[in-house]
Amino acid sequence: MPIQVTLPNGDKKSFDAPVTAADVARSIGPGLAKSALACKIDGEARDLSTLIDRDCSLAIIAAPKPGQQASPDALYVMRHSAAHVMAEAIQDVVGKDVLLAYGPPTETGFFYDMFVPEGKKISSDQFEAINARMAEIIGADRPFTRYEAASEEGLSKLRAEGNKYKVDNAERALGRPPSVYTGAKSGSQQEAPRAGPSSLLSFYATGAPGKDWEDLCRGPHVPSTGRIGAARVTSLASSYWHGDENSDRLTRVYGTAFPTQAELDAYLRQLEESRARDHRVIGRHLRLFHIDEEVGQGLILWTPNGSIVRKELQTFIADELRKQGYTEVFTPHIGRLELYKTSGHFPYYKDSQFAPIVERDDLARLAGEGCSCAEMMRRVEGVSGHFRDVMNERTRAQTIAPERVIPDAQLVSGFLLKPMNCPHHAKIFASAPHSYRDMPVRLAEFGTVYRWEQSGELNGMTRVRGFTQDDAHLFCTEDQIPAEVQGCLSLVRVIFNTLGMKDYRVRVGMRDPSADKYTGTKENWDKAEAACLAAAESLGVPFTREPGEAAFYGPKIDFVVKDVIGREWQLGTVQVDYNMAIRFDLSYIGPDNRPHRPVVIHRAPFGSMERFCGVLIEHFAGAFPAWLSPQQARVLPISEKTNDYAQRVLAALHAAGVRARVDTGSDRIQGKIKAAADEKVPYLLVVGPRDAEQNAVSVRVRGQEKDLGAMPLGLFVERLGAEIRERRAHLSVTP
RNA sequence: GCCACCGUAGCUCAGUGGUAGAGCACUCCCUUGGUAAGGGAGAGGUCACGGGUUCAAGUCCCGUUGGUGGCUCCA
Repeated sequence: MPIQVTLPNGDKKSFDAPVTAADVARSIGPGLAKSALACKIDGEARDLSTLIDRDCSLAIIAAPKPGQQASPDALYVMRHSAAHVMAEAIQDVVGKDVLLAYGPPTETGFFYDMFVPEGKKISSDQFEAINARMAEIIGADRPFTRYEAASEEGLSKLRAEGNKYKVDNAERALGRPPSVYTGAKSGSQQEAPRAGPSSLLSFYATGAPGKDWEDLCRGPHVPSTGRIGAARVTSLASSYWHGDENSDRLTRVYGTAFPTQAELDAYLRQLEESRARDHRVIGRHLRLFHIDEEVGQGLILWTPNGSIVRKELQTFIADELRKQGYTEVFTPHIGRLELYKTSGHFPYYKDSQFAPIVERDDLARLAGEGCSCAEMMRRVEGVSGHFRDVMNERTRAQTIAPERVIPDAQLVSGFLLKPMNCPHHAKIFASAPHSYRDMPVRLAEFGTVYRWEQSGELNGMTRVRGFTQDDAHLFCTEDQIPAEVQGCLSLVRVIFNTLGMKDYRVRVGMRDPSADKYTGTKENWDKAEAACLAAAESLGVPFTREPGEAAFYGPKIDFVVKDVIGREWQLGTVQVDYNMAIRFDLSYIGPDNRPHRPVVIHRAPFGSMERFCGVLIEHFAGAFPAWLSPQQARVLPISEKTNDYAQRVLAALHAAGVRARVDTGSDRIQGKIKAAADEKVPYLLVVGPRDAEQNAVSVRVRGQEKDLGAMPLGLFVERLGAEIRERRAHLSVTP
């Protein structure tokens, strides 16, 4: 009976007898046979040597042609194989008693978790030896040989090797309850095996089974080690068995692999480049911001230079907002706890907020009553029966769980550092009556919010505990949603274009059709999602639909920007919210003279000033366009003889509003140029007797390694002024 | 939060139990110069903080604090 194999292009091939995937590849063409690494049978990744004995669809996973990028599947298989090679190399270099646990490919490479016996250690000093050994194994071009063992046979083999991690992996693969893994936090949290149980265990030898190095592994792998291309161990970290902190601590060794040495080198160069651009390093060097342990973790002190960058960005946005009919508001950093109970932020986000602030008198009274800490929290977090009735009535649902209600006499009030700006803005909206003629109401604020990030999550300016959102809330009628979402997106486009971030994409978070956790009616959701999709489409940039990624109160649009070295950053969002107006009982008077619910759009194109500035620092590597530069020009007198003229040049720059300084130090001109270049000053104006005589400046532009010649001072000031006013992304003033 | 590593001058870092160092930056002096570091001198430290071991601690041990990396993507 013939076997029919369907190829990705729809072609069908028939075979009279079972064939391997490699055979099929050979029948398609010798080139494909040669470049084949693995295959997908009915969508499942398998070895090339897999025997095909039934009808199926087959895709060959091939190495990239020279000059082409490898497919994700090809990289995945190659890196999985490289993980084996690295593990073998480590066992050779460090010792055979290093126990292997878990070694999957990742997005940028692979890792292998291993247990290192007492007294031994894997250190970065050994990387060179490990890399050399890996190169040897790859050079030897040994075949990856799969063999299978019946469950008992395989398990006893693993037990004999004394590797409990592999025994555990095997038991999971077989769908059995684990016998050796005892670290789980609780029995009920035990993960079920993700694949259906199988009755066989598979092993891969790098060479001949029983003779060469081997590992329990589900595969697939490339045909032989020589097909890996270039691989390298990159870093060390620690991890837990199954990511469970109560379980054994393992050493995680990271590595990466690419089809060619050139691609590996390019990747390593990019890592190098990323390190050089690190906003924490550049931020210190250029004195843009400071984090002080005495002030607190994750709290940014904006130093004068960084404050200029931030202030320029804020002015830029504020200018655009004015054009779009926004009005600016200011609100405090703190609000009553009840406010956030109404908005639902508390206790929903309780764990990521700073603890409530309870007044001293209340604390004293509770302490006097002998209140325990837990009891105090219960009273702070509880709500009154009246509150429950009002909220449940407004939302027409059991929004407030009965167990949250406590007797009024026990309620303890307090304040919360604000985790979001929307409740304050909702209250501003509610503070005056609104006619449909006034809608939409657009309230904007650079609002500072505070969130409790775990200490391990903090990172420079990009993950912080206090940050300022370029926030706004648009209170609009339902009909206005499409136009308002459009307006938000065009604002984002102006911002990205001005900053030269041309490469960005959009994710539209939609509701998961099968889930029922969302508020609002189906009709409203359909309209809002359609508006978001239409708006995303109109941007003319790539966008994806992300079902299940919507907020519970409405769909959202996220922006992902690619910086100059190709890294992606998730920045601002636009979110449509049906929920907030209900919870705060907001309304406007419609043409029918009756109250109607507004819809709220939350939007923050930068996300937060802290994070955005951090990203910008890395994007520009500290070399900001002139309009953002803390210092836009520096005057460099050739010698003290021209100090007076230099001061006149400086005065002219200051008079035109240019941020400039003069370097009257005792260095020679070479030294002054070097110093200014280190500080990434956009324009250097060298002035000597020749220039003074002609009322000119000799211009040197950042990034260009030569003197561009002299130009009249007045002309320079005029052109630089225009460049700054127009917020040009590139330095454009030349003689 | 948990684990590993780390914390020495403003910055980058050396210093394996015996008198705290270098380069850059800073101040002063010499040099008065034409496009990516001229020369010299000086100042600058409770070696993160607290405890311990030792005749002796930046160095070894314990604790605290802060930073960095990491905390599964079916073996």
